[in-house]
Amino acid sequence: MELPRHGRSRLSDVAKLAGVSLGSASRALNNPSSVRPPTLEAVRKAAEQLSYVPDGNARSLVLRRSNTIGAVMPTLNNPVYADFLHFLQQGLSEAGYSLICSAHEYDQSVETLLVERLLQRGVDGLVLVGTDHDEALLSRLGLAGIPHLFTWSTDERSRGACVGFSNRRAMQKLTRHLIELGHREIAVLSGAQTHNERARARLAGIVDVMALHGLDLPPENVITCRFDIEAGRKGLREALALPRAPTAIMCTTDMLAAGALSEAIHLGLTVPADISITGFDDIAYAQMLSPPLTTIHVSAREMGLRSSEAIIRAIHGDPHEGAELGAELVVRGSTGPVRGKQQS
Amino acid sequence: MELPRHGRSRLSDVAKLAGVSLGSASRALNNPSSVRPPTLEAVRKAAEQLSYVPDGNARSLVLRRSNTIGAVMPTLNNPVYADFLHFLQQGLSEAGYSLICSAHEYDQSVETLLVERLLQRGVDGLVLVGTDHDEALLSRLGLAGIPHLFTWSTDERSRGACVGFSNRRAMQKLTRHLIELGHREIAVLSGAQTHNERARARLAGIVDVMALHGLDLPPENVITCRFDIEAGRKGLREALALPRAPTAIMCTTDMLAAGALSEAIHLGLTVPADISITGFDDIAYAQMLSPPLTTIHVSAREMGLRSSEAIIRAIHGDPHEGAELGAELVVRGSTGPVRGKQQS
DNA sequence: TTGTACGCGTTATCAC
DNA sequence: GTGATAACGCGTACAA
Repeated sequence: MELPRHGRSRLSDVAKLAGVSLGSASRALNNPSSVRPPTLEAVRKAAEQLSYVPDGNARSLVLRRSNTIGAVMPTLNNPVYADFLHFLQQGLSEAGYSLICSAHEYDQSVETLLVERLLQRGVDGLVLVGTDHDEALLSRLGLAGIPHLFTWSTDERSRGACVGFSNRRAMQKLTRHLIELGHREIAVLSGAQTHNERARARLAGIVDVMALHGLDLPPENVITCRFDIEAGRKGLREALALPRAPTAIMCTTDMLAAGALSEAIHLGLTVPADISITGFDDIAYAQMLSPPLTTIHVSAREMGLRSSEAIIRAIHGDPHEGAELGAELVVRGSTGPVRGKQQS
Repeated sequence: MELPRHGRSRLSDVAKLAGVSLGSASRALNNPSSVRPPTLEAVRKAAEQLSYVPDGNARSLVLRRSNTIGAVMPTLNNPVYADFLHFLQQGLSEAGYSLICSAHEYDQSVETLLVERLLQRGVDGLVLVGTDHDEALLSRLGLAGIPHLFTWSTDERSRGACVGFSNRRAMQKLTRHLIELGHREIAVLSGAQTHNERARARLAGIVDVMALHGLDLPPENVITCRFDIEAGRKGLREALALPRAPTAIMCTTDMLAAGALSEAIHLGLTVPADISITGFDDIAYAQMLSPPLTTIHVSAREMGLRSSEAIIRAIHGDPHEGAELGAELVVRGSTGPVRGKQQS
């Protein structure tokens, strides 16, 4: 009696112990109704006894399907992406899929490499953030016919299904709110625009509305920051040093806004009396800052769940054009009328 | 000339195009120095031309190694776990590993099921949170000889390597701080204790120090909450309704503390003059609340990176007993002396 | 150095 | 219903 060499027992061991053939054992486990009750019973008992666990790799090899989805995010620890990921995983897990996740930290060449790696692993589908990706990568995905989904954005969409929202229109709403409060001098703390259509779309939304009111946004008023709280602090100091002092600071992310807000307070300013500050995302902590942050609410939870459905349908060959989600203005305490001006 | 059926080209296609055998092609790609330069060149060109991507499943099958690590977290969106996950992924990715992550939402039976699924997938190693797990699961892991790592806690450790810290000692420090400020009536907002040795250890740390000062913690002063901000709000209201009004609220998590703090402010209390509030974790937003939160600082980043190293070493058969990390008291504005009492 | 042949663990296709 | 057997795509002894 030869023992299995790697501790793990194989289907053939189960079959042998149950006194049936390999084929019957396989069928008993995968399609119980296609086998006689006594056979089923014997196989189940043997499997239990050997604590048999099917080998997913072998199965994937022959089935051409791994029940695995890959996700490539900018980062995993930004609260909005963490939320998204959590619910994406929940949705996928319920459907029997596992999620392989990775982060490119806003480096497109890293993203391409990570996707490459996921393709090797044989993921059944791919979830990406944004619509701006390496061109070669996109055509590879198309050629290989591997189902994929773009999320967080419907801006600058060129092809493929998206589950996201219009960052541009969302930012327009927020800008309109500031304009109505009388703000004319606006500075923007933005993430880098390269390879990031969300950053571009958000900025474009601001420019749109300002232009509509005959205002322009001088280039020096757009301050490029890294995506963390500290960068927000630094950005605010830069904004205050601008030749024409801004009455409002628009941050393209709540994390940046959190940093900017705390730095403003730290410098002795009163928000919003001295200066208004806005965010984007409405992370859970936005409402707990003081003053609570005026921002754009995005439902990362819904996006995650919808994305899990969408990618699964795509895998099943179900044509699915994605979904356009909402992103609404949430007015809180960090914005107010310009000092000495009336609300228009 | 038969075309590959699934769009994807196989190694045999590469070999054919390069005019060499399967073996040579394989060697050229995996062990370039074991093949003559012209052969190498030909194979590389052919692979490039066919945009050949090795099939990870087939490779894993024969190599008995998937270059994949599984992680099962409580949730992916709690900021501390999100941070941990991010840096765990970074560390693993650098070493060529992919990370499959999932969340059990504090349900141990779900955790067991998720681990089961990961084992089927053939992960090379497993990263778990905490030391309290299903007994059957642990013995399975031991029997199967699959490398695994416990994180976030060295409390109640029974076996296996940990990368974590003593939740109990950390909470002792925090409690000592409150006692020194004169607090005697303390209420605790805690997560459920079942299947969670971190929650137990944190509570034990409080009880330890109180006992040392001849104080006891009545059962009704321990309020069990879910792990989210809203639960913190609700918990604070319960705490205020206690027969003996607490002068300090200790929350076992920053998220709970954030909720409790905001509710206290909302109810018109002044923190810390009317009541002191503490957290645990020191998430990025803890210092931005008002008042900023007194808490225990835990470096999720370091824990993530160290964990990636530890699990990889474990896979390589390198004996590695894990690491005990620090967790230090950070005193900020949310704690102060009891009204009318001197600091002892 | 190179080619051949076998094995990895599973599912699917056939005859029986 | 069941049992042999051929795939799935790759790595690697072994022989040449």
